[in-house]
Amino acid sequence: MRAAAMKIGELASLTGCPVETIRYYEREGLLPEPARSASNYRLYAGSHAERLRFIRHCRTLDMTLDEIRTLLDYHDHPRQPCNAVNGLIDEHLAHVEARIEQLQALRGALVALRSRCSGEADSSQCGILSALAQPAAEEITAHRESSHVPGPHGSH
Amino acid sequence: MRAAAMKIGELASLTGCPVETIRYYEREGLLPEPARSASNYRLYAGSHAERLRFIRHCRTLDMTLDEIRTLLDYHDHPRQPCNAVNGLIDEHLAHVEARIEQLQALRGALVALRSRCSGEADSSQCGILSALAQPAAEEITAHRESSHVPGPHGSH
DNA sequence: ACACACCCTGTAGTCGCTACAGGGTCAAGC
DNA sequence: GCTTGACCCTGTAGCGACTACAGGGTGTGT
Repeated sequence: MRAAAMKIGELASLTGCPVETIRYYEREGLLPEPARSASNYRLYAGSHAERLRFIRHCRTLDMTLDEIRTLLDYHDHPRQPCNAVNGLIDEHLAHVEARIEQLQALRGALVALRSRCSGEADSSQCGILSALAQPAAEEITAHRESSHVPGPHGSH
Repeated sequence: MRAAAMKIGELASLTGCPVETIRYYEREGLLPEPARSASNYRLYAGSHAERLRFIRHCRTLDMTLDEIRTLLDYHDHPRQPCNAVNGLIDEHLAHVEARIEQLQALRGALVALRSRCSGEADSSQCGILSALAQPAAEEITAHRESSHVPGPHGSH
């Protein structure tokens, strides 16, 4: 008796990954094309669930699909020593740490900005608005090239 | 004698904002349409430079264009007390702080992951790859709805 | 017989730019 | 006067990682 095949909705609720995202990963070549039923429904096996969990785990770590593709490649072809896996993680870790530092600088700037207005006056007097009209400080302007981790507007 | 009008390239080098981004802000309604020369070139006055600096400053603070639009609206129509300006900043600050916390949890997870592999073995033995095949820990999985600040892959 | 949940493909929208393609304008140098 | 090159114009498509349809087929329960 083989492992039970499941339809895409079952895989979705099993992994917490939306149906449309699963199809997207397939288009992107991260998930192999599954078998099809007579009525053309996708039929997944346990190995698909495993692979999808791998992908979603990497995504919660904010890796790009390209980084994940590389990891999956190591997973699929266990050849050379996995130094490159370490390297990828290290690089990603560096990106995350850089982004944390940027955001902390940003936070400082926002706190300073916030302190400029008590909220009582008319907005023509507002210290926040007038401060924003000045060019930004260097400390914050500079950081635009070091990181690749998304800012606060990524995931509602 | 009126303020000297400048072409888009001058405004760009004055503010450090790429030409195409300036045109984009105009399309988005953040910058008003400037006057045009006989040969249809955009001609900007000092007020445009000020407004563009305002926008760019807000962008270095990772505000969305929508948030900036709201601030510009307060700037343009100084009516009621500016509590809403404070509210917007506070909310944005909360987003940034939430994102910092997420990234710190993420960093912890990556450090833990990194420690699982010495890099000597074949990648079939790699502790990193096998750890990634497990579902992600809750602590990290949970955070997908609290913040809207981009992660590490935003700005190369 | 019908409702309703699920599945399919394909396309367009999100955000904040960035990068063309395909043209026009203008000043300097030969 | 003619060419070179830097600048300007409009319009459209691409990025990443989804998300959200539109417009259809399938499968189950009553």
